[in-house]
Amino acid sequence: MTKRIKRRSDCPISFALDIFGDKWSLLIIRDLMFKEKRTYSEFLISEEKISTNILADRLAKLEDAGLISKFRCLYSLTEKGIDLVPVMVEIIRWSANHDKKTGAPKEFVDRIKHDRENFIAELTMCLSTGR
Amino acid sequence: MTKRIKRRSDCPISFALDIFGDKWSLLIIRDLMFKEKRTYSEFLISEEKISTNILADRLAKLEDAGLISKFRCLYSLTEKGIDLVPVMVEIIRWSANHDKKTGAPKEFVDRIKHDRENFIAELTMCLSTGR
DNA sequence: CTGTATCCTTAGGGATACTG
DNA sequence: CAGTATCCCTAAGGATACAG
Repeated sequence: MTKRIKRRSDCPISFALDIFGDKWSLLIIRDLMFKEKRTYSEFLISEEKISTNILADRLAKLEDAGLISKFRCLYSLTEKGIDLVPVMVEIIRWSANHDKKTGAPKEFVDRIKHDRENFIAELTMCLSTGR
Repeated sequence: MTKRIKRRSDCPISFALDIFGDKWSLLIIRDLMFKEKRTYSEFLISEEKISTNILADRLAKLEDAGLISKFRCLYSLTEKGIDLVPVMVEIIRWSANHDKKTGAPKEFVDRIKHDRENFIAELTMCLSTGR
């Protein structure tokens, strides 16, 4: 089942928000990107407790938008999805800066500050080689 | 009127999404950050056509979250809001990479690629000095 | 295990009128 | 101009049962 999205304007921020501007999509991306989750049931057991219908809906939308792909019940990030790594990294950095309770590991944030470019290249390569 | 937000987990991505994970908040940030909008009526006339009740709701939430502040009916970004510049820049870069129709100016994207760090520092300074 | 389907509640949102 | 208030509708979301 495909889930089309309506476009509000030609603004690049608006374009991105039309795709992942909600409370759940980026959590699924996070689980694929940083937690090596790949199956439906693995996504279900996140700390935020997504419900089954919402999960199915977002998986379909993300697949339709070309951020993730599915092969025999295993989900993975596409190139377009992997290219969100810098966005995710900056969000994590922002949260680490402005929330004392956030679970972002200190070494992670320090590493970003220290050598952000290398980190992104490295992580992207690591992700694109499957596993 | 203050608008509190419920927290879903201690994850930094989730923390950020709880604050600006919707279709409108980052558009208001965009208008403050890149379009020098500062008044209620200026926000209202965006291309995406936000309605009055939603605008009032998001302004209250963003103010409560400490991303924007209000002084005599003029809104501006706080330090916490200005610190979203790298996030916004990466979103714009991502959209420019994956959408042919996006309105992101070529020079803007090239400039990011060429010297991202300088760009951010410069823009942040420009924003923090008011105007 | 991977989803669908259903029921129900709440939140988001559009339109428009109205107030200080 | 800067919002509030109201009406009304749709989308989002939680719970849970069910199917392949």
